[in-house]
Amino acid sequence: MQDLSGYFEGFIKKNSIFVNKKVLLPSYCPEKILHREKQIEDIAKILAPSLKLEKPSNLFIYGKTGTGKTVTVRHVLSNLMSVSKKNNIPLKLVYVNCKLKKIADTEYRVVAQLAREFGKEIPTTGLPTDEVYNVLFNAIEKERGVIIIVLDEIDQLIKKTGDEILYNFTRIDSELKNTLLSIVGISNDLFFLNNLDPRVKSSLSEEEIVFEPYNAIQIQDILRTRVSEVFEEGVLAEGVIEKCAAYAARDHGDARRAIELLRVAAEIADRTNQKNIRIEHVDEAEEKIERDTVFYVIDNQPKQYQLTLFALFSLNNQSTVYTGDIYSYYKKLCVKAGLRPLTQRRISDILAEFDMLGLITAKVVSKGRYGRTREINLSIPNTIKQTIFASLKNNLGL
DNA sequence: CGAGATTCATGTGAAGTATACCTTTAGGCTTAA
DNA sequence: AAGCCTAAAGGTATACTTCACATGAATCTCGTA
Repeated sequence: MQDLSGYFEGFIKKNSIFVNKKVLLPSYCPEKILHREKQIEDIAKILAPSLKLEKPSNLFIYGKTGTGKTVTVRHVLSNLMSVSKKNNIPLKLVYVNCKLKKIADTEYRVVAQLAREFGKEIPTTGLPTDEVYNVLFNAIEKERGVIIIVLDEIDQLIKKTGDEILYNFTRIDSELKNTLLSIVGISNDLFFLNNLDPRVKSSLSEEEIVFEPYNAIQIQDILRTRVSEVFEEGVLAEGVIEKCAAYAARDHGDARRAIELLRVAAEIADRTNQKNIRIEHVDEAEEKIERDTVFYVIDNQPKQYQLTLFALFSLNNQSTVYTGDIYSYYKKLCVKAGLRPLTQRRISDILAEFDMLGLITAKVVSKGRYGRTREINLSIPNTIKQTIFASLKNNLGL
């Protein structure tokens, strides 16, 4: 056993470049949200009636990732909440993220999760979905006040499981007697509402708010306000903020990404005992983030999914790959790994899921005489691919 | 030569199966009157 | 007789399989110019 006390002692003495790191964490909810004044005001106006015990309109919010949808909604809601508390208004807020695998990614699970938010115990399986709806309905009805339910990333859920849930919510909404229910849906997909049952559409999206992407200047603003709380003066080198903003604005003005970049860059600098953050650190952070997110996504997949992915990785050297190639290689791997192979039908679905997750780009093409298949390309940079490949290999014991 | 038929490899939908879990209910056992 | 526990019966969600049919352009076929 090595003696680590020296290291730990040093760790205490070492002054980190962070003054208050949590300001850069994704969970942080800033006091003031920049460049979203209009949206804040709109949402506030729409939800304000709840304070007078009038039913607020249902609301739909669109915007790409990192345009501040979630933060803004949270911000407005927490203000709303504190006012309602102060004035003793029976108001309850419920937030569910519909993207979380195994938690809220099917109709049953979302409804169950909501019921749990009301303190009900709902088993993971076994109950009829209708029954869970009843439990939820009764729980809501018993609240006697105003309830606002926020469904984040709802487009993912609908795409996967159909729009029955929304339909059922409108039904619940109209049958409630003692409680006023308002639903706030948050979607990344701007055209999401178009392929929805018109009845659901009209009743659920009484109001709509769009979040435009931030531009580079706005992202810089956002970063600057946070930076002043996180670092001492002079820790940031010239151009770091600009670089973070530029990276983030590159695809679609993703502020979350910009903040994360800055944080990770700072962590890298901090860990190597450097006194300031320079542009190289941002580059390094960019790569690390990419790697970590992909890692995270892959790590959370079931074994069969990982194996499929591994087969895909192995074959990817030959430009584009087709479903058949993957399946036959996958089967070989199953033998090697001692797993019972899934059917091609299932693998086809799994590949479609990877497409949804953004790990691959798959296009169904007809190759005439040579049949019809998915043309699959990995959408992961090569540098990262190597590391993940190795870890998958290790993970699967190959 | 070109229109229409054919073909291939797999997409895709529907229905069925296995598994894990839930509630209900009937029966059996215990207990107390 | 009432109360409590248990185990079987009957039901559900989910992940997966089976079956069957759909796709759609490259290729083939064959009548026609």
